[in-house]
Amino acid sequence: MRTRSREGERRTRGGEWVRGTERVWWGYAWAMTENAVDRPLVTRFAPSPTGHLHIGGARTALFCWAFAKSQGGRFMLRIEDTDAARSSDESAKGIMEDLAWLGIEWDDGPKLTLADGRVIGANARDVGGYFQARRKHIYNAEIERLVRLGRAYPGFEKTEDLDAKRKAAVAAKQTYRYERPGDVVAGVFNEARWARAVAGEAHVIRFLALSEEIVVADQVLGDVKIAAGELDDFVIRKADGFPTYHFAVVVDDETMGTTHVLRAQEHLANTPRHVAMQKALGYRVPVYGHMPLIFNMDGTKMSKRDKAKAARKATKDAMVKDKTVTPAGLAGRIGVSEPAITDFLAAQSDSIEVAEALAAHFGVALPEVEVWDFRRNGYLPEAICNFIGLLGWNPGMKLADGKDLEKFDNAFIAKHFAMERIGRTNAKFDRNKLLSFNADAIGAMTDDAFADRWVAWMNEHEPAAAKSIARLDRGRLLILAKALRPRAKTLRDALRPAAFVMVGDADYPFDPAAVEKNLNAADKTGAKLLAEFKPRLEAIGDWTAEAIHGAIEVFAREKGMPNPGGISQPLRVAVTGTGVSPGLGETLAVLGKASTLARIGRCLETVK
RNA sequence: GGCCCCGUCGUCUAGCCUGGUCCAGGACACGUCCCUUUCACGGACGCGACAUGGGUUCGAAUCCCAUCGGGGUCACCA
Repeated sequence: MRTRSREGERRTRGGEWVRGTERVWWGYAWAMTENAVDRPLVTRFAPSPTGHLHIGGARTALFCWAFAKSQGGRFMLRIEDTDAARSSDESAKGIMEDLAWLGIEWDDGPKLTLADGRVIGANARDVGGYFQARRKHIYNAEIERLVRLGRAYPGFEKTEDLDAKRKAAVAAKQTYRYERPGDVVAGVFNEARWARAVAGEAHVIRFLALSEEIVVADQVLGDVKIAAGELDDFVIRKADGFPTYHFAVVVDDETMGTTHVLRAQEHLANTPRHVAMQKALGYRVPVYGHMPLIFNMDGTKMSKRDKAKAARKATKDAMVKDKTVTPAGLAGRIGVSEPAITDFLAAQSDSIEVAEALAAHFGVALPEVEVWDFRRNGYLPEAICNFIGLLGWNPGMKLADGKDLEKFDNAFIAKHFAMERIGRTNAKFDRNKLLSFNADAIGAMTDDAFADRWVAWMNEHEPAAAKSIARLDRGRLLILAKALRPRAKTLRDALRPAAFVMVGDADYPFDPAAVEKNLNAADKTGAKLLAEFKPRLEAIGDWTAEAIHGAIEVFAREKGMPNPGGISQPLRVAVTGTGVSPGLGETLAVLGKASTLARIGRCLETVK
């Protein structure tokens, strides 16, 4: 990462700095910084409620939150629901819940009541609402002011006409720019157009962009200059009466007191528009910082469509491997109509429902792209925050042994976050590393904590498993937790190695291969040893993992085995049905003496 | 294509501003070995990068320029 000099500091001190041999006047940028610091620091995260919280959005929120906290400022959540067709209240609520789950709590924003009754946003400032759709009157007042200032005007062109012009320009390899009507003059209130608009004629409102150079003093990238004439007259109020994103953002940031805007680089190109409007409206310009983007490992954007792609690939692979697999056959089995599957496979639809049904059927995991996906799949919020906290930011600190400090919690980020240390290069989302962080977080827990969180997770996402685990008393649950913890990278991972406790003593199947190898091979050596060992288990009075383990070792030594595998593998197959399970001491201890003996008995009967 | 941003191991990155301590450090992944009753965990070691070309300098990953490469954005979506 290339570290910037402390531009802000230099500017506030001298108003100029020396770059190479060139002296640059920073009067304008200096004023921006001044504006930002003479009022309470406020950052904001402003998602549009059109789905779940994207993992990239989570990082933006985390950084905005951390920056505010590091500076003793306030973190605000604003819901940008000006797209009436795509926005929903459920989505807004889901996003808030995801943020809360991650531990990113807003000082200002809508109220959210948590399960324990605590309310996030209880002390929010009164700024006239945090949902943009309910702030229409505020935007309209500012629109009219801008129109009367001669810095905005109604446009009456038809969308189709403009689209045609745009297409023609693209076809001719020319840059399309909206052409300002001849009767519109900068700085002059166009009464005729306004009258038509007020009279009810269909129209949009366009911002009247001056031909001037715009400088965005970006705290991450340095200053970004856009030459005069690059901005055209863009739409600030749609025909449906709602402001566009650009206008709403600018008005809200001013009226809500936003001092620092930290957002992803995809917004960089928008910023000159925002700055131009802020100047026209006489607003204070917030400090900007644009963060690098996050991509998949293959360089594509992380999006919901990744799930559809994965499910599509799994299905097509299956169809190639097995010609009897067809959409029609699938339809009956997965509860999705045949046309829906056909459309999905032809990439005519990216339906999440179809993708999930197919993935479940073929037993493939869909890539997580939203916070909810990670949550459902057993990732821990602290691991996620730690991991995304390292995507484009780094504390730049060393541990005592000289290694980089990269394991930290939100409190650490909130204390040490600094814009100067935000990187400029795009990052790829390495799921392996996230998984490793998650495994480490699980490894760092106590067995008690793991047991509680695992059970809580099952209650929420795997109720059937939760029900069968609930049969264990606390003591056995803790033994299980101890056995599971080192082999689970996620909470969901712990399900498989715990399968042996979730079935009844007479209900689990025996894996034929494992039975053959460990019990039947060499004239049933394994089965005979097992039968011989059974009384040793019966004789154990204090049924603990240690006592069981000891009995196995003693028996193996007596039999002159090179290692205990000769008896432990037959035993393992007997009580779990497979050759794979957690340590045998724990496995048997969790089952209990009665179950263990019953299972061995059933096994011996089965292989006889 | 126009405009804008970026370029250190496969990946996340430290180092860059303030040139020498860097034949570039850490983590994940990968490989080998050790531990081991299975699966895991753990331990040791290893593999592996300054995009390229010029320039400045006694000295460049660090400063300058060019080239090449990657990305973003060009909506009545946000």
